[in-house]
Amino acid sequence: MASRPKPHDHAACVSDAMARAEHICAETGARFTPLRRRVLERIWAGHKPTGAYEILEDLGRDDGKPVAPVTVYRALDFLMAHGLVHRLNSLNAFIGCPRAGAGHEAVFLICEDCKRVAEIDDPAVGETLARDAADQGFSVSTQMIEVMGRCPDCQAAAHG
Amino acid sequence: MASRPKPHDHAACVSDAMARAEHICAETGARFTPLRRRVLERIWAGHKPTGAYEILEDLGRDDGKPVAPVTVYRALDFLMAHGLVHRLNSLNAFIGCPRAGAGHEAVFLICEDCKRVAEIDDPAVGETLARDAADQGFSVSTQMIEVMGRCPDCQAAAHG
DNA sequence: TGATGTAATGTAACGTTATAACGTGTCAAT
DNA sequence: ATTGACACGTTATAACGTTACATTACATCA
Repeated sequence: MASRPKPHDHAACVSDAMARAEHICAETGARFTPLRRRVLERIWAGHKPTGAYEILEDLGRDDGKPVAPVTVYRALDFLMAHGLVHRLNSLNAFIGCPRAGAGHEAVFLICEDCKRVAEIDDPAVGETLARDAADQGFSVSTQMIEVMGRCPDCQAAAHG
Repeated sequence: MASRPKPHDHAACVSDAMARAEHICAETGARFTPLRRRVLERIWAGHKPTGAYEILEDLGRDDGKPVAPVTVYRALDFLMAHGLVHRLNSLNAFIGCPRAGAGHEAVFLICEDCKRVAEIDDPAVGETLARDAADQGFSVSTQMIEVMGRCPDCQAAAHG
């Protein structure tokens, strides 16, 4: 066990994320309601991009009562507005933000095999883009950078 | 007329694009069928991102006969595969590639006001991303970079 | 305390985007 | 003339997202 590359205490990682969320909401006076909490938990559960309807079904399963799409989307909007989750446009899916709280322009590395996502944060990318945009007289408000490819694990698994 | 900032001979610009497309397909032995041509023409018609269903309706209007979604998506797949159009993930829309033929990792500047899109091509961005990815042992296959903001015209119009 | 305002959630219907599965036509090469 | 590959047609359905309006929860302050 000691030699495994990624022990990854998942339970701890999730509860960390929830604690951060609670903290951020408390700070900003936002209401971290049970529904929002459940949606965020569900998103963190797999460490993978999660579709809105996947969340929806899980919530419905939990407590017999089915949940409407709009309910999930509202919670997702809240979570995004507070920087707790990101939307991955290339997948129509959502993922928990490991740097929640730190305002950032994230770059996502999306593994085409295992679908896991790494979030990196290189200010140089945003700066370069901002400069390029400025050269055209274009003023930037937000960015979306998603890089598709293969994660180290999957490269190894393909004994590449 | 001589002093207008952007004369932009649209007819010429579209017919150039079509000629390029024809050339590229001829080179690669791909079949530039009437349907594919019509879809590409429709995409170029507005210089704006165009939704698949918008194309679909226009095609149906042209010749009484309605067209099925899958027909349009197949044509779009073809056009993308040959680098003639790009998909804008943040808009679920498609736009003609002004650099068709030149393999490239494009960066899109999308104006939130007028929806027009500029495609820029700064190799530095891709290189930085590739380096960042490599640092994580991640091998890149494709990228998607979409920058939202305001184009020069719309900034001026807002007398910003 | 109970009237009031606001934020959150519920409910139903609908709109938009995309694909699956399978059949038919077209055309070139053998 | 047959075969095989590819393009396109047809039907159905999956997947994703929003609008509009009703109801409930909760804080606040007269």
